Amino acid sequence: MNKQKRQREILQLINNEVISSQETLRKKLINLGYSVTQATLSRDLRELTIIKKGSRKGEYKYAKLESSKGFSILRCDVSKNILVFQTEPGLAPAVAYKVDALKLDGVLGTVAGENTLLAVVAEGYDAQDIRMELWRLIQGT
Amino acid sequence: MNKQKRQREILQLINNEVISSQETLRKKLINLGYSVTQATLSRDLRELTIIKKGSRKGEYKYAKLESSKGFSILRCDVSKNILVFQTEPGLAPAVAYKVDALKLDGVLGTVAGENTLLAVVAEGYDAQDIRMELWRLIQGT
DNA sequence: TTTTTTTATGTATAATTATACGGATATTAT
DNA sequence: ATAATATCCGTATAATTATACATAAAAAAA
Repeated sequence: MNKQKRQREILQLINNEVISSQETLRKKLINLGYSVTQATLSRDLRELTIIKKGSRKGEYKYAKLESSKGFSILRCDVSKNILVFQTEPGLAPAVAYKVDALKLDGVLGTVAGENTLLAVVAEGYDAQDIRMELWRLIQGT
Repeated sequence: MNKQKRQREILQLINNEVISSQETLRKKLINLGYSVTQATLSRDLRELTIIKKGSRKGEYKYAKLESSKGFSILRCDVSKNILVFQTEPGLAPAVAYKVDALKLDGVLGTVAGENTLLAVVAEGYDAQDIRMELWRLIQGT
């Protein structure tokens, strides 16, 4: 329908301008040819996890909520007792640090390159389980 | 005054429970002995950059907005033509990567330890200016 | 100390946002 | 195709949130 295009437009708008109410957003969308009500925008913003962010001194603007902790792990695979994380460039050491900090019994240690991280799973532990747990703990809810 | 303690309590609360209105939050705080009005909570939430986050399917909860891109630079100092960044543990290489990616004329290169990053400013550029620019570009708004 | 400025916060209310309800349209199942 | 179900979205309004204004108290300046 129209929804996808409209939501894409919304992301554009909030990225390029300071918008602090749904009515303002509504007007801008109407100028772009999207006929839409505030109620729908309320739903759109929820679905897009766009949040209204306040600054220390009394101003608000809509912003897209960045995915989880910011240093996204791009993927994590398991091979036998080794977990292989792919991260965004330069972030593998940071992720390694976080993993180490968790001191999980099932993780013997980590080695990090630039954007790849290996974690060695101890015998007696299921690598898939550890993978799930790390994913949850590090990527957040 | 009471503000600091109250705000600390607010962070605790929203971290451990699903709270989706300031009135609810207010009641919980009152149970804990903090007499406070909704208006003050509105201000508190703004100051703490706590945002109301919607989930795909019609639920809201308050959550702390993670600092900008996630790998916060803790501080940045200038000594002559060298910028010294302190980052969170393990994040210096990630920040270095970002700095390099910007390909600023004024930055000759970077070296990253674990949580410290040096950037060398080219002659003819003002290190303070570069510092400001990097800060802005990397930390976001 | 006395004055001035800043900070914290309540009250009342304006402004904003979420949603119950209903209708229309699209999608899926039988 | 027909029925059953799900999605989209407007209207009207309830619910929630932000803020103008006022006050007290703390901090800073004189």
